[in-house]
Amino acid sequence: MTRPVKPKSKTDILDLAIPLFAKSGYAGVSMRDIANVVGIKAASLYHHFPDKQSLYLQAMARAFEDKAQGFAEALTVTGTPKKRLAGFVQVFTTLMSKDPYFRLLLQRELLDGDEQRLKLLAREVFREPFIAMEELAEELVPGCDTHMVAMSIASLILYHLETAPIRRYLPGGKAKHNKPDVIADHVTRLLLNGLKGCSQ
Amino acid sequence: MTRPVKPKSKTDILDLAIPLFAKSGYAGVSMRDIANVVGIKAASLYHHFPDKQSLYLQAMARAFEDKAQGFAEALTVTGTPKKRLAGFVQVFTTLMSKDPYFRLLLQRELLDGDEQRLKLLAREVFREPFIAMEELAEELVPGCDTHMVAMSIASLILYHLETAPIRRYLPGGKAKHNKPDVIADHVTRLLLNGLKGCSQ
DNA sequence: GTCTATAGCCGGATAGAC
DNA sequence: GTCTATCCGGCTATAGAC
Repeated sequence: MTRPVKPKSKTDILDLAIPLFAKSGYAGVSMRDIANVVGIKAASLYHHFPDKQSLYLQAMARAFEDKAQGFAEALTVTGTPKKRLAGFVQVFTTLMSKDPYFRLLLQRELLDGDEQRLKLLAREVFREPFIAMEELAEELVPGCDTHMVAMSIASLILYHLETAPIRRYLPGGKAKHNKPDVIADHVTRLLLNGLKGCSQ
Repeated sequence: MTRPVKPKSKTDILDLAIPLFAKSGYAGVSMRDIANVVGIKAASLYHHFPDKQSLYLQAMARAFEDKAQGFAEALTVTGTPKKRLAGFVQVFTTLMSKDPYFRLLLQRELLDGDEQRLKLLAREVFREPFIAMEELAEELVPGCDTHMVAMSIASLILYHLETAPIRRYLPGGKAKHNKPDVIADHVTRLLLNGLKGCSQ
């Protein structure tokens, strides 16, 4: 027979805390809230973590780890620079679309993250794919400001996802506009040909 | 002689609360925090507002009112469609850049806003400029998905501002990249000619 | 319109039994 | 590793004096 109560590991707790922090933010989640979803008492959390901030930081680290590897897949596309851009946008959009908790935490960290956390996020998660985008930018447009181009690519993808909750209240907003394929296609056309690439 | 203590009006309180909510969010600001910056005791706030949520909602309403009018200025530019796009991007970028509290509140509402608040934001603040962008899109690219194009214009401007705190930790990120003129110029070129419009 | 005082709850965190 | 019990401070909100 299995034991009636299964002891929780640190990572179990973190995995259950991540959705809470994503939905309500650091100040909006209490230790009791976390304990509730884990199925233990709040005091037991202090066996695993010295305090709430430490739990939060480790939850962030876990939510962001492996992301860099996920992004690396988006860079394996080969072919002409244009094909590679299209492939990258497609894979990156799908990836971000499928992991709403990661996206929400990213949004929250941009608002509330201190220097240390933003540095970690930039260097451990986004550095590699960002450099790949910059290299692609340099190939497509020699001499361009690669940083601005890479950021613009990310902007188009991520803001279309970020604004999903308000889209239906804006003129012309339909449910289909939140689909990763629709977004990726639109973004790719816009990047490659400007607005005139967006004709139907 | 002036009175030693100047009674505070509702709008005085709201104007002082707005920066707090922008910086720390609803859950991150207490009635005592607000009372502190106003220079009164927390209990006195309940003379002006029935509860914290009501204060917050009125602060949002005030932070967002007049914004639609501000945006209307961005639409007064005349000339060819391309000139008008360039003008709109320039004015909109400068406007959003100069009002960081509004931008932060917008970011927070996209994360935490309920249906009612998002509806208000969409209809009272962004509807007009959004429609203007859509009309411009239709002129520039007849038959395009005007909603997606308008959202992409906003994406490029707003995400460059939203990512300002992390930019310096990303490859190639410089302080100049956060300047409204640099962003507006980059975004305009990208929109009009795609990536190849971004050559230096 | 603001104050003091306080109710009542919920927050993070600790001590010590099992 | 989890529990019960508890401390204590901060929170929203109310009552009533000035």
